[in-house]
Amino acid sequence: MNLRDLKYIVAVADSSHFGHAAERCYVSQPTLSGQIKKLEDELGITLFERTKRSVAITPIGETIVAHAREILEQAETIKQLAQSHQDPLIGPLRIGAIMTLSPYLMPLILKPLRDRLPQMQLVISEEMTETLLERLRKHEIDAALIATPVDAGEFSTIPLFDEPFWLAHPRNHPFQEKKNITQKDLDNTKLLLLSEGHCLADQAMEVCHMKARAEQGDMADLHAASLETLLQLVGVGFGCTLVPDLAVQGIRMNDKDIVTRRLQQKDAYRRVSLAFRRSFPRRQALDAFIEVVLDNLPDTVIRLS
Amino acid sequence: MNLRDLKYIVAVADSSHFGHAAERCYVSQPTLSGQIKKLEDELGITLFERTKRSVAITPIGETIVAHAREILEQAETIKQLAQSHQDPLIGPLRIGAIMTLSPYLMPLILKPLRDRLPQMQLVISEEMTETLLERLRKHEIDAALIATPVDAGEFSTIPLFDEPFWLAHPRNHPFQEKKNITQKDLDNTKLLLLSEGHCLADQAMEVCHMKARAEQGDMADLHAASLETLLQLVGVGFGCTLVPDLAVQGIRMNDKDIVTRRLQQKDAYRRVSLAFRRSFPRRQALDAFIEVVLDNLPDTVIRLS
DNA sequence: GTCCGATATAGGGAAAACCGATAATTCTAT
DNA sequence: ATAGAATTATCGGTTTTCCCTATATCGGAC
Repeated sequence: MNLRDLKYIVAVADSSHFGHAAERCYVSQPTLSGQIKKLEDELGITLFERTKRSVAITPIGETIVAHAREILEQAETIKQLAQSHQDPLIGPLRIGAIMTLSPYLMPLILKPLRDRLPQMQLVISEEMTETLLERLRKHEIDAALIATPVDAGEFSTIPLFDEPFWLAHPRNHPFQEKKNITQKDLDNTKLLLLSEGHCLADQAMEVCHMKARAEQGDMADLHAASLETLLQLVGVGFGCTLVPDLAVQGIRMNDKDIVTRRLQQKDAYRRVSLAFRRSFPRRQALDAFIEVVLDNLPDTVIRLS
Repeated sequence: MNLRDLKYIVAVADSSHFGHAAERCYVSQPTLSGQIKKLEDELGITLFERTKRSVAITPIGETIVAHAREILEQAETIKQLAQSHQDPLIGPLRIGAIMTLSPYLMPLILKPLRDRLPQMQLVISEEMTETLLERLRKHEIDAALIATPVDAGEFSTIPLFDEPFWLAHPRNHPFQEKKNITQKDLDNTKLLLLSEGHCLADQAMEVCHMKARAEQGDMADLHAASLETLLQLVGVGFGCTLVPDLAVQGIRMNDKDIVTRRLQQKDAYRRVSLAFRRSFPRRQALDAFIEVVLDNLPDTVIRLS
């Protein structure tokens, strides 16, 4: 038996296909077939039931593959331990961020990060909160920048900053005449929202004391898939919306048709936090990342640590 | 990294001596030294601090060796699992049987099976032929006891025995007066049948040269869902039906209102076979099962192997 | 029947792991 | 001080394992 063999059987168990499994392991199909056959002979049992057409795992194979997965995870842990012992900052740090934050935050920190922590290799992905947490769970990313509170009890979360909301409305909107936008104004306004699953929609509804989405009637089909789309809609006069601070920094100067106004309410903000697996071994890398983020935020947000 | 390497570092950690560790691993000392050095290079860290006089494990080495021990333990578990599974008779054998056979066959074989093959764990399910074949295809069962011929070309089938049909009629039925029931009598009789999908219905129709079910008209709503129900109907005088031999063994003595009579025709039987995936790896378990079945059938059926 | 998709087999070549011999270092005994 | 013992590292050659390409084989679809 051999760690490589275990990798092979896990790959086959995952894909139910020798060819694809071989590809995933970067070896030829005969090699993988041979090694698995050898392992089966060595163990004296059949792990996979193959026909020329399909592959199915046997009950005992299922059990053994489960153990193999654990072994491989442990082996991975050893490598990570070793790596983080050399220099915890080295090696790719895979950060996911919600889509209403990532495009506006990343430009602020990427360059400082490269200057301050050249040895750190950042891998960025953009997803919705639920997807991020799922990928965190599957070890596909190491940390996630999300808006809290969310139900992420299985993870550690560090609050980073509070990001105020701004109101964005078309230049010809009735709000144009108002000097101050009050809570009451907001409560009586229907906002353009992002589509289902985007936490920004929930946050906006909360700030505006809006009823649940289902009751919104004819606005429903205007749910946009991205903040950029949403702002396009505002720009052409479809309505107004709430925009988080970092995103505002980008548009305020660029778009003549959109007016952005700071909200007065105390609670009109969202809290951005970093979530990660409690067992994640490279805390130092995260801490260094956090420090760079905090050092490069504009003063319009409220730093929390 | 490699399971062997992990064995090596655990051995060194245990003995603090490369020579002794090598001995314990049945390799030469240079080999072990070399492999450990290679692993250290690969991980980029020092696991052992060696002087020419002594060996001491580093803190990170201690941590990693702890993980290595766990990995080796898991690997050992895999081997043990495989070992204890070597006996192909061990482990659940999932057999499906048609509903007109299972309740009458299983009581005959379960006790002998437990006596002769105590290590085998039988999981029984009852379904109609089509469902059984489907489950076989999906690896949900390992073998199916069905009446052949059926279109089961993708599976192997072993004929087990021919099970004669008996005629069951109410005590007050015209047949009561007849000494012999001829083919002609049968051809002119409308039988009570099982509902759609039960192979027994098809077999009975074949024996009696009956027309296709759709043409039977008013009998249609008397299609029963189980053989027991069917016999209840016979018992209260609704008509007569064909009953396979093993089922007859149960009712003949018990029910005063039902008369069962052996049919004279040569071809009045159904062939019971065992079907299984060609690739099923535990043929020995199946063979042992078949042997017990054949050894415990009554002499009223005709064994085929 | 022929083609297509999938796994198994065969043969040869490259990489690794292994061994024995020996060097190098350090401690100990004289 | 020096020889000897103990221990790990290094070197060259051999064996084993692993891998790849090409091909066979099998089952299903058309």
